[in-house]
Amino acid sequence: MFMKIEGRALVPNRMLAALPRAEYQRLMPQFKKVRLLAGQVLAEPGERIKYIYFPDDVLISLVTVVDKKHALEVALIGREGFIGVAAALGAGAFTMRATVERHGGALRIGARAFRQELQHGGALQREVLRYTHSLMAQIAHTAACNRFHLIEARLAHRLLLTRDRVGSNHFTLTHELLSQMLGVRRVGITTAAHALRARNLIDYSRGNIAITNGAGLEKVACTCYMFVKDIHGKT
Amino acid sequence: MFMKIEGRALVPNRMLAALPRAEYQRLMPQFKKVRLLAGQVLAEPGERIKYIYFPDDVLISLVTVVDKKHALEVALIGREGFIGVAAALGAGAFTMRATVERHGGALRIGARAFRQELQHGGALQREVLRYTHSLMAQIAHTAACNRFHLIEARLAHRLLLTRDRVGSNHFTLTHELLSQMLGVRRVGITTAAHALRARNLIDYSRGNIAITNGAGLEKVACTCYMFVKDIHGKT
DNA sequence: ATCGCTCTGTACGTTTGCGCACACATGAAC
DNA sequence: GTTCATGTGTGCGCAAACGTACAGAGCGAT
Repeated sequence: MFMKIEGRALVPNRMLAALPRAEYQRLMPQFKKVRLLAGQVLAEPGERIKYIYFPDDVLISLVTVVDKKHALEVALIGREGFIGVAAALGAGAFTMRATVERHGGALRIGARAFRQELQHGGALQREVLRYTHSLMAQIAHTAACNRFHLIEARLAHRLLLTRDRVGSNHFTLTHELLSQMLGVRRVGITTAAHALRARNLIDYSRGNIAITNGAGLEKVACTCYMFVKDIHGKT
Repeated sequence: MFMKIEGRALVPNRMLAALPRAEYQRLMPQFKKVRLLAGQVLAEPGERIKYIYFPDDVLISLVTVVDKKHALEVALIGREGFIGVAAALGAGAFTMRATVERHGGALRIGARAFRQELQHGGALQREVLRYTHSLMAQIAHTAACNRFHLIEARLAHRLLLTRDRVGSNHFTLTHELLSQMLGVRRVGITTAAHALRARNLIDYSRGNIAITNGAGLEKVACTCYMFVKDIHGKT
């Protein structure tokens, strides 16, 4: 019934890929390729920013921490973005938690080097600010989505987002993790997932999820999906 | 039982006030002082950015629009900030709605002049990016707050925020408006407000609100209030 | 083959908030 | 003072989600 797929295309971070050749060449020596593991915490609120990460195929979850009991995912970051917006805006510390949702590679640069590079005001700066903007839009929209839409729709939305970022209909995510992302009970996810499976839109087992009917799932998802999906295009 | 207070201190926008004298002098000719009226819409999602506004004593509500039925306030902007973050990040259009919550004065600058000024990379740019960062943090935190906390706590939070920005315990806000901000029913606000009044924390009548026990209200409010309150300090 | 951990399913009462509908109160306008 | 718009109060029934608890299912490890 289920099949694990771990194959991985070697697609680089899009922001870096968009840089002019010269700037890219000059920049590369500053970067170090790192491999990040699922569950790893890249940042905690209040923590000093040491590194900026540009995901290749790793998937990062950005989470607002309210207190011990409450935390809520506000954005999902893949190769279209980067971790460390705060540094680009002149802040010294993170305000959110960043955890690895799916293991993979990323390019990492030291905070100081990053800031210096931005001073030059080149293409990197432009890309970084541009992304910052769409990240803000994403966060704001997700906020409203979490406020208004039912768990089932939000779950569909979230699964589709992951699919798009991962580039595959198969990925791993437990109900527990999803519940933390959507800010609901684990049982709430189980129930919603159950309903989606009953309609043959998805299939899952012990953390392995498969989208079996993407088009159908899109119909169930709230319109927020469409909005967030290509938010980086319409900025 | 109730008293309208319309007196208004002439306090300038803090971001502009923080600029070095020389930069401030050079910049001022570009600005035009405008008076904004309650309910006025400064920006709609998708609309081209023509002007950037730096509030003096006007209060702006930043709202994410999901669809015809659903909209949610994600931030409240007073003289510590400005409207038009998108422009500073290189975007040409707004992504959110900005409405005037309380009438007052602001300094306005054309989008082109604003962008050119930012190119210089002076103190204004630093201030602008810095504020962008705290705005993001505010939006993210508000998102979580809206997800987890009860209406009553959020209402208390929201009233205190307005008080701080207005600099007075008296201001005008109808239940209807508050309901749109918190993304709940009007009746939900009425009920919560009722409860707060029963405890002698606030008083109100037909749009006029008075905080009669600020300390008490703070206890009722979620901790988010403390966080958002001076978010601009700890950035 | 069994144990044990993690993940998923089910259940139950409770709370919060929703949608709707309508009554009442206030203050400004005439 | 009467009228009228706007703001506030109340009262339903209902749906969604919560907190909690526990039972079964899958899979790896010994």
